[in-house]
Amino acid sequence: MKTSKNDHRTRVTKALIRKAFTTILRNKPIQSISIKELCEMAEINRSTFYLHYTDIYDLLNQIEEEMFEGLKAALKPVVESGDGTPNYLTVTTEIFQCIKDNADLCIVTLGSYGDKSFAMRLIDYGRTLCIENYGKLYKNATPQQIEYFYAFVSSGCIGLLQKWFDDGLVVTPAEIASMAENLMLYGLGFLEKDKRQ
Amino acid sequence: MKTSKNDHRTRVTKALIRKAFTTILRNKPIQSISIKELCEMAEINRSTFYLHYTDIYDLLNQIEEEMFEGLKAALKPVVESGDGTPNYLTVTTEIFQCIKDNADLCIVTLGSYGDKSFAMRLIDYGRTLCIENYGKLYKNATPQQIEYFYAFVSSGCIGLLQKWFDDGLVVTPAEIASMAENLMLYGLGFLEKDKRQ
DNA sequence: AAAAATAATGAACATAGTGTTGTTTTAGTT
DNA sequence: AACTAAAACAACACTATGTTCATTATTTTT
Repeated sequence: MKTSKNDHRTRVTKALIRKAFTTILRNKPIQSISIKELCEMAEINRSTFYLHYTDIYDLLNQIEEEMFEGLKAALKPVVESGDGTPNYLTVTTEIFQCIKDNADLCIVTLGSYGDKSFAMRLIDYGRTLCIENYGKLYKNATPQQIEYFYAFVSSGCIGLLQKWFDDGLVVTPAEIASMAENLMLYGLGFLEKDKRQ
Repeated sequence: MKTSKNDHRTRVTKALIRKAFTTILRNKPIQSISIKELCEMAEINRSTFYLHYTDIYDLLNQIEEEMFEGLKAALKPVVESGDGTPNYLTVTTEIFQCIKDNADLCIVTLGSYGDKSFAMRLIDYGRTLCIENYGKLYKNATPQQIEYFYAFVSSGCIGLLQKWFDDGLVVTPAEIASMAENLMLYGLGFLEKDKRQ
């Protein structure tokens, strides 16, 4: 049973649109991309664009959705790993590896011209899972403290990600994951403070 | 000596535009705001808009610029406080106080419908100052570690800010500053980990 | 292989927004 | 009061948008 989405023509068209879109996004912000120029670059008819997307932002959302589904799938085995204490470093490494695998899209969604919504969705997805676990580990912390902590570290990780992309992904996912782990758990402290000052 | 910018009519017009802009921004994302509807809400002629701004994003940039200048002015005495070790908590508290003073604009620039550029500019402004100081304090850390650390904590603070706004600014600037301080220096560690797990 | 279904094209259309120009009116400055 | 500059107003060509419909091309079904 093949759905209409699996039609070869549709897949080709969508791929052409995606390709043109990410290409244009490297040179100009999304707000100044018109459907017309996108279709001209993709060499498809403008009517065809409207068969699949309502506007440029709908296109962006659909591309983000695809990547998000991939991330969720990659994380599924980790999330369902049982009630034992999760190995945070393993989890984090897998996340960063998955993001590296989707670098082409992440550069668009997390880069300078990207928008915040995708990063926010990543953060929201992790919220429930993380807050639950932090609540178990830090029994003396108030719910408010945990909420603010999560706001801090989730955004911090996004910032780390952006830095990683800016540096061209030269650091390995495991190293980034380790850095994120240390920063979350110990903050500046892990930098082995020089006591002489 | 009054410049044209100080003309009473100009100030009124710009205030009307700003007011209409922030009002509309509460209900819809910036990308779907047209100059026409903005001018109708501000009850000014569309030509008048073009006398002051080239487009909607130029308007946003100018509003951000105004607030950024205010922040820089507020931070100036702190930055120039001499070569002694800065009192980070004081610095941070002043920053958060200043942001609270500009809450109307920050809600727009840092909120859900805001864009990343203003937050990025805030981060960039702090980078030189902070990295310099961190380099002195953590002599064993590599420059790369410090860069990644800064990427983490600067974005983390932005996330904390957004959470603060989402909660309606009920926490005092001093409390937020203290939380930021602790998270930066000690990470999760400051939450007094329960060792029994 | 023929028939049915569906995707893409191309052209046309009304509509809306953009950016600019020139003139008139209004308000502020000297 | 005279001068200056801002804002309003109206008109303009231009571009993009979103929709439609008939036609062509491709895929899937029978």
